[in-house]
Amino acid sequence: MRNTDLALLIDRFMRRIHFGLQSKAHDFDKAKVGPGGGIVLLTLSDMGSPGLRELTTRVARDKSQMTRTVRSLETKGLVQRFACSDDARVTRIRLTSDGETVVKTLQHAVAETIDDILAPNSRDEKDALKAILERALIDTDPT
Amino acid sequence: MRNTDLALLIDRFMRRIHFGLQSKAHDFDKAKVGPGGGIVLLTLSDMGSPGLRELTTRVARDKSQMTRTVRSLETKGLVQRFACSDDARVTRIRLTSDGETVVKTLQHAVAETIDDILAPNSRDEKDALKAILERALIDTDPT
DNA sequence: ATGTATTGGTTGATTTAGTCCACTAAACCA
DNA sequence: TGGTTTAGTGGACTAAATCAACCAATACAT
Repeated sequence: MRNTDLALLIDRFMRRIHFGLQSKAHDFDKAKVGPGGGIVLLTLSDMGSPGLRELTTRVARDKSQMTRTVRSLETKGLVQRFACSDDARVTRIRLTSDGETVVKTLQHAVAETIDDILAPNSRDEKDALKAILERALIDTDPT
Repeated sequence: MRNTDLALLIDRFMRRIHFGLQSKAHDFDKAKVGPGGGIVLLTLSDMGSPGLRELTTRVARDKSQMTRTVRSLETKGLVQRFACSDDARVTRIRLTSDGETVVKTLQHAVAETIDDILAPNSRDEKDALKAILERALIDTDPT
């Protein structure tokens, strides 16, 4: 047991990422997407052009929240909505080319931040960390 | 590189914990401490009776936020403030006995939730995960 | 095929948490 | 003794999260 500590560690890790990024936000977050928008952009870059529901469950947020976040990214011109040909209910979402460039700067900043945090760890540990989390979260699409 | 993914994984992990706990919140969170209060209680149980500033930097929140969270826990009778004998500026904080019992139920719920999430992982991986995070965060007391 | 249930998405209202700033009081430091 | 940190509090504001109601398109089921 004592897995409780793990929750606190994860929380602290998350906060470290948050602070690290925020401290350099002026340099890279010119579009002012913030943490919420950033997560969505990065996720979009992984997923291609998912429907809003897919995106929602992937980032594990509420769908109403996602509607608003996507709309805000849309008005910033970083993201586009378009109809799904198969199913008229779903609105699919994709990065614009502006969005792509923002994603690149985001990725750079995030990678840098995480490198800082994981500086005390060995290369193997970093790989292991990613592998472990991936295994834990891999089939996270319940419902 | 590609450490970017790690940030998304950590975020998803955090959300999984959050949802897992929330789904059973009715069973264990009778004091209605919520996520914010829970983190503080668990951290207090690790730290003993720190000053508010120590607690604040440990959980990586804003100090004003911490003032409010602690006060809310205090009015619920889960936590006590008391003066520091060495330094009249600091208010130290400790769990009450009611707080201790709440912590026990919290710990149980958290451990259970994390066990669920890490079900696909081996025992070794779970240990490794904790060790890696601990190494990364061990000397996180800048400022 | 037609009514019913389900699903994808939007909107509104409310609550919680995060952030920033100003401010008091005690301590430290010449 | 006076100036400067440091610990904590309070206020105002913003960003997220949460929850419920709702519409439109689809799936389903006889």
